[in-house]
Amino acid sequence: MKSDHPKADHPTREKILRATKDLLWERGFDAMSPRDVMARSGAGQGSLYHHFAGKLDLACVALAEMAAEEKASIESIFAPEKPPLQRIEDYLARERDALRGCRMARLANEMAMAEPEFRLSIADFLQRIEDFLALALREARRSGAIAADADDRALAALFLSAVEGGFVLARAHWDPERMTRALDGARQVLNVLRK
Amino acid sequence: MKSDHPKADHPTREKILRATKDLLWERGFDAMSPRDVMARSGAGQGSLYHHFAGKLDLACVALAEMAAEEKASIESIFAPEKPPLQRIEDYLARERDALRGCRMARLANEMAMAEPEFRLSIADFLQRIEDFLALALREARRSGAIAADADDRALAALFLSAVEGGFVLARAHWDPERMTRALDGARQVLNVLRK
DNA sequence: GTCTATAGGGGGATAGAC
DNA sequence: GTCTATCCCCCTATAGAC
Repeated sequence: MKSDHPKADHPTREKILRATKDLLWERGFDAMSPRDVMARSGAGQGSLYHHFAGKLDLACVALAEMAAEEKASIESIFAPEKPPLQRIEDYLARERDALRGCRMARLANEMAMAEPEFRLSIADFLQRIEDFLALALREARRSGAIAADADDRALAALFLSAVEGGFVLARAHWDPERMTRALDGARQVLNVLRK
Repeated sequence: MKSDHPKADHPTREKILRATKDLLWERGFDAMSPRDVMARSGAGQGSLYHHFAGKLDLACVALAEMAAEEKASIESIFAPEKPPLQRIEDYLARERDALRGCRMARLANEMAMAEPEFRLSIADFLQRIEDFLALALREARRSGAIAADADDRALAALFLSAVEGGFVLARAHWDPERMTRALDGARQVLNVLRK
């Protein structure tokens, strides 16, 4: 694909990517058309297909950039100098737009999910969080903050699911409070584990 | 809408609905076209638009039928004669096609979600499950099977989120095992609560 | 009730001039 | 590199005959 080639920072290319990231967040992959991208970026069709092989390629590159942007935020939440359980609480308390869904995982329902190229950035993003959660649980367990027989990986998956599932519930009921409730459940589990 | 009117069991209408339910499950709302419905049902365009006001109306009616079909299965899982925690375990252990997503909540990411008519069947379906979970937790709490200070509603939302979030993780990683892991976390919580 | 024909728009992508 | 013109297909819906 063209996007794999040496890519000098062409301003037009950047504008196209900026518009794509915005549209991906606002509408998702299926509902975003190359025409929309052209309109928002001000770039012409020629530029778009010169810099990218097609819609899927464009989305993959944009998605990878979105993931990179999220990375810093996640790493700050899970800063290793913080007490392990504090990291988890901070992750649960992270500000979210419950009705819009997760910036990355929101796209997990698109048809393009069958394409490995499309899936990768999303999977990596979720994996990173799950790893941070599992690490925090392990540290908490080893320091005696929670029960010694806790299953780090299963609980990490549960906490991540609580967040991602919370988005689903909030959207289905069209009520951000549903996300809050799911997170309250996760916090309660954290408290029970502490005892 | 036409579909609100007295609807004798017209065989053609039934065929159209059958095809719509199948396509809604296989492809989702956006990716399903009236043409697809016609092709699969064998009905012509005239029939489709005679019985339904349009694509959205058709999907709403089909969705309501899907919800009704799921209802029996859910009620059997949460049969009141079973021990409360057993009901929850049975719900977690329910057979699922992790890579395809939840029959109902899968559609929560569609654009049509903004339409209250479309949203209702999905929200009701999830609410029913959450209520059953909360009731089971309350009974378990009152009978002393779990801690007396457990928050039924928050934990019910958590368990439901574990399932719905598990679907998201499984799809993002394109690996059914991810769902299993999230459910293992939920089961572990159940065990911790039991202590 | 059901059919076929047709409309009007947007989808993703390519061609070729500049 | 970027532009405009153009292609062909599918979308949802309506019209009007039978």
